[in-house]
Amino acid sequence: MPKHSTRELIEAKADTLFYERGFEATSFADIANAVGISRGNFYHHFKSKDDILDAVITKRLDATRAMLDNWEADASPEVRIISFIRILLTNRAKIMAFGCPVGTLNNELTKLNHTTQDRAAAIFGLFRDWLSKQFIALGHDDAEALALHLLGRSQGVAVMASTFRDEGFLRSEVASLESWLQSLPNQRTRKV
Amino acid sequence: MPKHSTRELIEAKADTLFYERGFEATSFADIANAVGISRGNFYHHFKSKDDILDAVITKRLDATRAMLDNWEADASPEVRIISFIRILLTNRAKIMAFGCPVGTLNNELTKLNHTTQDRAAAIFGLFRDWLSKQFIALGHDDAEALALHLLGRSQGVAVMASTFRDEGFLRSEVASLESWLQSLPNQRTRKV
DNA sequence: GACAAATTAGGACATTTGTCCTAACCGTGG
DNA sequence: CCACGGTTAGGACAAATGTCCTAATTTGTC
Repeated sequence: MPKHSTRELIEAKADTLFYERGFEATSFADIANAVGISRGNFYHHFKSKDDILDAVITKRLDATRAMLDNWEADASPEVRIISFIRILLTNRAKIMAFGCPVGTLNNELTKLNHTTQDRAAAIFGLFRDWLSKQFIALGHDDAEALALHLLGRSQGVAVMASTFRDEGFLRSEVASLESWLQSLPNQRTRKV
Repeated sequence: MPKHSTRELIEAKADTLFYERGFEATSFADIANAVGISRGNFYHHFKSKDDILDAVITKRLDATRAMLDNWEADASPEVRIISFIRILLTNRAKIMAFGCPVGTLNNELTKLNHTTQDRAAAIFGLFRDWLSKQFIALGHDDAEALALHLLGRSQGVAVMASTFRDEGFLRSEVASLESWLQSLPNQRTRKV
């Protein structure tokens, strides 16, 4: 089992294509072509297209957990939340081109009534719970509501930024989110 | 040309299906089946699938203009903006099931690099310009920024509400948007 | 170097897709 | 009653889809 096994390559390319074109619009031929293998070879690694989607979602869940764990090293809850807000800036090029990978996938799977919709929603769940934890650490009683609010704001930014390809809007909304965070009442600690 | 011409029926059913299943995931057979006509009959009314999409977007543009014109009858700019905010409540069942029709279509067409993406984005443009007008009437210099902000917030609510099927979140965000509107500084008139 | 297991290529397959064609059907006006 | 333009049904068509099978190749192990 080498580092870049075929299975991992398929997962990586499928991940990218599902993000940039959408799940339905991506065919086996597309993925096989991107990986550089034959279409038939696929079914040795995955039972079906849904099976690949499942693997991609698992991959995204893991990647999200790893990213959140990484942010956990930040000095204070406020800094951690700012790390979250700033992924909008970090990924601005891709977001303006394809929207938020989590939000757009959820949109599509919801419409398709796909069985994996719950697992895709769980990616949002990770963010929600992690943000909740940070808001609790800041002494907020309504931590989960704040987490959902922030998540929603970010999603809105992604949708509008990709629709109008408007980087100025994206940047000003990020600034607005950061000052919203600073202005929250009842904060126990202010270590920034 | 009767009131409910076949062409109009096709447009209506395609509109619904594009919203509830997505554009790519909806086939000619699906639409023909929903309308109750044969697949071959289609090409008498529309040149291609893209042609139907174009007609659906035109239909939505017209419907949006009509809705905005209707709200124009409201007493004050504030009430008009509240009319906008409350479509989240009015359409909450559909939004929780399928997301926002405008936002999700834009997501999909952006990914597909579809030629009609600009026209779909124009639906958002109608809302943006109309909201801008209201904020200008309220005496705001940054009317367009406020309009985009409000649009983005609404989109975020739609994404999160459909992902988690969370009506409580939707309702509390609508309340939050209304109090945000009330709290805006430098308002020239307060007729509510 | 031989052999079993894992991996791969290539193609077969039934369906479904968007598109297009032709023949039949309709209602209306002459 | 006929002719005619608009409308419809039904099916043909190639291409693409997801799935599956088989045979060849590679890989690792003894």
